Amino acid sequence: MSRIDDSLIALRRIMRATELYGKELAQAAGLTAAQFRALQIVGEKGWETPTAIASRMGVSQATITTLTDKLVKAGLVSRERSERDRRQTNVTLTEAGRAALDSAPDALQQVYARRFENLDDWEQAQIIATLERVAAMLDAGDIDASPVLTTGDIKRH
Amino acid sequence: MSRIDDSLIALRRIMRATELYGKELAQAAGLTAAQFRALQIVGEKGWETPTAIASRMGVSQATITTLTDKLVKAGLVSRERSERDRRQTNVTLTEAGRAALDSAPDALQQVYARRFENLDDWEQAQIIATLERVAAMLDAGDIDASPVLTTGDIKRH
DNA sequence: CCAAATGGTTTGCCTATCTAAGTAACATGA
DNA sequence: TCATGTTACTTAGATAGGCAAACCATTTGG
Repeated sequence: MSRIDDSLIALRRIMRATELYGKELAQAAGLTAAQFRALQIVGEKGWETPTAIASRMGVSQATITTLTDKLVKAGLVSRERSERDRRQTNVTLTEAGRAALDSAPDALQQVYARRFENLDDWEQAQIIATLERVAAMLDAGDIDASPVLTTGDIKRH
Repeated sequence: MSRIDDSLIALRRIMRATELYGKELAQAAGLTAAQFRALQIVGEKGWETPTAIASRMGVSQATITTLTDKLVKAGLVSRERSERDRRQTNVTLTEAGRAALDSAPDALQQVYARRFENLDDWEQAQIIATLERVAAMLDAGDIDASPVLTTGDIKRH
């Protein structure tokens, strides 16, 4: 077994872990991973346009339309016509949406965060450097990634 | 921005890169990521039971049934009744399936492999150690991960 | 003022996935 | 040996995510 294999296995484990977390989240929160991701993006500023969400998530506008439909039906966001440019729609976080974001379970990330915080300073730095290096090797440099693990936001205590 | 954020961003970039790769693959190879993953599992031994595939992929049997339907229709695998235990079905790789596996594009992994191989020995070891450590921190220890990045197999030259 | 360009939604269609309910074959204990 | 239970899979019926193409509405640049 080559070292490349070893590294790919580790990568695959990392992805499986977040995949499984996504499923858990969907069950626990009543929101699917994709819905939650969109909700989070909206939550950053409190509102966002469909185009921007689509671009952030790397999917088409049409997909965001249906996704937004679900979130609207769930009462987590609302659609509002932009004043400036009336072609634009602002997907706006509601009170319930904010509450959902705040209360969403994020067990996996908490576990990770807890463990990460227990590391020595230099270890943290080294892990970050390595992860960034791997990301670069995967040629993922051109991507706008927010500090989000698949779907869950970071909780600070 | 905390260090945890930094590490999560890097992780997210890694996952985005493989996600996008999966989409590319689907287009280029005419196979979806899930189909390709199943095909690869079958390809390891040349055949596999639906239950085993389901377990490896972490999905239900029913999902494998429909997935296998697609692969059968595409002529990449065939279903064969087991002699030993006639409840069992062996999903068997066809010639065309083997060819599809061999010729599947895996640009991303090639890029990664090439870059990885150019690293010094100690750097490779260090990256593997770090990735494994992160995987462990994500509590992904119990997972059967093959040396596969989402869907693509490693090509050796 | 009108022809693009832009921003979204609608329509129609895939794929992936699940649960629940079947069917067929094996296994076992009286 | 046969009724009962278990195992392996498939079928049926949902839901979700996703896309492309057609379609509106609005803005913008001549």
